[in-house]
Amino acid sequence: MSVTPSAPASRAAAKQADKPAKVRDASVTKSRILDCAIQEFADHGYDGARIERIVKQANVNVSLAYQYFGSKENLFITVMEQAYDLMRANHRDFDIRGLEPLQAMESLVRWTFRIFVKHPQLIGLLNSENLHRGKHIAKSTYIRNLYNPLLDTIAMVLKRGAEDKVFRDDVKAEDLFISMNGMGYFYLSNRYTLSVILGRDLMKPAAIQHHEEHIVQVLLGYLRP
Amino acid sequence: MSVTPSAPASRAAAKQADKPAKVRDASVTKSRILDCAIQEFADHGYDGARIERIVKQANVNVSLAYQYFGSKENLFITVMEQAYDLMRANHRDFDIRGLEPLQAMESLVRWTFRIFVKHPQLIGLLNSENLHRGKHIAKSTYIRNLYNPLLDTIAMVLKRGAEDKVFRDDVKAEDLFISMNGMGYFYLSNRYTLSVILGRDLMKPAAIQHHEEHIVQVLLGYLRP
Amino acid sequence: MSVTPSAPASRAAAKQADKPAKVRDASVTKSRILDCAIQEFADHGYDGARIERIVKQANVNVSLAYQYFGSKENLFITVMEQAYDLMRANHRDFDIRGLEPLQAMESLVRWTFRIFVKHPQLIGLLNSENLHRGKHIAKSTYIRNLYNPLLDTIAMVLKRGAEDKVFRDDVKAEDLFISMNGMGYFYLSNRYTLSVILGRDLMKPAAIQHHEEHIVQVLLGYLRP
Amino acid sequence: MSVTPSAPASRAAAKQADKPAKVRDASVTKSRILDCAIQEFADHGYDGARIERIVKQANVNVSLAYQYFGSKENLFITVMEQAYDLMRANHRDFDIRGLEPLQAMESLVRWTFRIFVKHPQLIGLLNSENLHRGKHIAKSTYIRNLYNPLLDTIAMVLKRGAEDKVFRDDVKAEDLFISMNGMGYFYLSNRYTLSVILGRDLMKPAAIQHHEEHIVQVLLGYLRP
DNA sequence: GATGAATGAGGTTTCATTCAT
DNA sequence: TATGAATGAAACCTCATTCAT
Repeated sequence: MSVTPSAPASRAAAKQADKPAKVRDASVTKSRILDCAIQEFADHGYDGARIERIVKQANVNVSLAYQYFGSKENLFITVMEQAYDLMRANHRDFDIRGLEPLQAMESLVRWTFRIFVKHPQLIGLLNSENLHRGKHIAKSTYIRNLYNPLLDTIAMVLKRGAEDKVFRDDVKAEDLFISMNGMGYFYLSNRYTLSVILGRDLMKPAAIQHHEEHIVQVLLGYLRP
Repeated sequence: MSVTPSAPASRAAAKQADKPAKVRDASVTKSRILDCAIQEFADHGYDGARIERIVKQANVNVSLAYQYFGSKENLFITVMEQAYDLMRANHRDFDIRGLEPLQAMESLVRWTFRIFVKHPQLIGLLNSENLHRGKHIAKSTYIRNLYNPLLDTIAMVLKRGAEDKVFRDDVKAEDLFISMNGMGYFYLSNRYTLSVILGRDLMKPAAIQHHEEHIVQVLLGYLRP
Repeated sequence: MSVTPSAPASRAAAKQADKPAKVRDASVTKSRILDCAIQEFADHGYDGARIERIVKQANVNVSLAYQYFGSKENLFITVMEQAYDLMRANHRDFDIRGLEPLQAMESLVRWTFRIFVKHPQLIGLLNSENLHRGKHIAKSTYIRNLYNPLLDTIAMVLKRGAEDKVFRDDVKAEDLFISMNGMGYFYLSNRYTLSVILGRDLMKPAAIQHHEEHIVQVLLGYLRP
Repeated sequence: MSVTPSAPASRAAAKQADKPAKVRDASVTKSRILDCAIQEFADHGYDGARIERIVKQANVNVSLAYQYFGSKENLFITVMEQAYDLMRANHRDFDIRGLEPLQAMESLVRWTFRIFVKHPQLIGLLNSENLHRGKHIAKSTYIRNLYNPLLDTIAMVLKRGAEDKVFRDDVKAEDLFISMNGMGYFYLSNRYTLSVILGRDLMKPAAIQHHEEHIVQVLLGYLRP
């Protein structure tokens, strides 16, 4: 009798042919719940999200989610912390060493937009949280104390560019930070209401690509001395 | 003894001196409900909104709201129609006749931002609707068929500016429309999460004013030939 | 086809032959819920009581109970207020005018015991509330401000008896109040655990009657000068 | 470097200086759980008690409590058995040899009251069990077959007192047993609801002492021939 | 002997909605 | 036109209990 690796003969596996044997590992299960929660909260917002759906997706039961996270609100706060971590990590990954100010800024603009394109959940989560006036993140000391690396990067590139006379020298990093994020965020977050007005699908790859070019042109145009 | 119609001597009226005697006028009552609904949906989003709160605010009975609007969803759709009407009306009010392209565009940019500042409910409503992937406005033929005057105005100003050589000639009205709205919208809609990151209050009049100038600079900078 | 008078042919009645046509009267319904709640809380204590059972008994649904009482705790508080009202009303009904001190006191003792016998719910309610350290009644300003008529009656009888030299003159009304209530209350409240120890049923009418005589003897014996 | 036996240097012990190194001894652990269970059930009653709290207090795992006691109900039954044991043991400790009937009875009355004062958990446990109509102790053959020493002691003292003509001779031991227990029990068990009525704290040492004297007077007064 | 992970049944509460007048 | 009474489905959350090691 031989056992092929692709056909697990264990009894546990036999019981539920489609599902892999469930591992009893708290941290794995916990993060599985968290992942599903991110999706659910991003898709439906805080009020529209359903614990039931989250745990069904995560293949566990409701009680377990409560054992791990305590309450819906607490789960959401944890989700937001993950979201902020994700943004920060992405921003920190961006490396401008060895790039000319102009090149660096262009990359930065594209990069910032692409984070939102790549992680559309961020849009939904931030959207919902702003609807709630930021009351959930206000409860997270973790988020409140988070340092934002993007702002510094922008400031640094701005300074170099001004020194090299390729940028105007009266631009504030915070203003640029808001514009940079805003132009991409709005396009993605309001795509549904915009679609109705503009009568076309904004999520087609070509359309997204086009908007990225547009953002680059607007912001670099603004920076010209 | 006679009772004049304009001077109600009833005890009911005497009970609440501050409130005007409730008029039994269907259209008045209906629009009172609608006004309160706008506020509630803007404040809490579709899922967070409560019929109970709306009617209490409007000083009517729950059943009456249902009689007039049929369902929560239908009430929300009507609210969104009002919101779109409001935006359209504001955009149409904008008059560029007699203005130079540069002046016209600057006014347009400021005007667009100020609409959102003046009617903050628009932010909440659009926010919520986008969280729902636009599924409610999709059910309104009224909104779907709405013609947007702003786009045309932008196109017209762009054309004149290009002819006068004060604008570059490769700018698309739709792109500018998105940027114009996005830079203001994002600032306002994400003010709560931004406040946490930036550590300051974005709604102070000076801050709002500053951002308006910033938007103007960015967009006019971009349009320079 | 004939219709017998005992078989109501109305459609409403026909739908539910066993139940009388439900009257839509808020105060009636509310007090029906309250009555059932008294029974449920008395039978099972606060923690053991089930809203579900209360409303099923009252022939309404859960939501209505919440509409009227807000929460389980609030319903319980209302129940306790009713209980205190009941005790007070009973005590006030007791009339000693025209009775000799000895006679008056005997009647008072019997009367006090009989209130508990007649309203066994009082035992369960007080039992549960004391298990909770009185935390629910502490939330009722109504109960906190309640004046207790029994104490005064006792004091009055004691005074007259002492003047007539049929009672000792060093008895404090509060002490007697506690003894009077305690001897009856304990017998009834602890009947189940006592039954196990004594091996007999304490609730047989003869047993109850016997205990009443016993209480009378003990307390009047104590009062003898 | 030497290690003295009284100063455990292990890391586990160092971690929690206040707690003794946990001994892996079944009977010790079991009785630790039981002790915590007594407190929890006494404090919150059967329905209000939480397994979670018990095991946390006992510093063990939920599963262990189930391994030892099988179910919440069974644990409670064991708790009640302990309670009855405690009462019995206390009553048996009472020694009347060499005391005059009057002295003996006075001591007995005080002793009975003091047991409840000293072990307030008894109140909570009996309270809860009576709320449940004694259904848990009914399941314990141990408790059902328990012989009660107090009753015999009372009977004996009564007999001697009647022979010596210091007590009336028509007093039944069972009646006195109930009164004796009831007067003390009620004072303690209903202290919270009584506090509201009487507006004072019944648990102050002086108040308790006063009530003890009162009980003695009432019961000895009753026994006078 | 002891533990951490996981479950299921059921509890309280909320809320959009309809009924009856 | 307007109201108060009543409902049902479903939401969040709890808790005794069992599984697997």
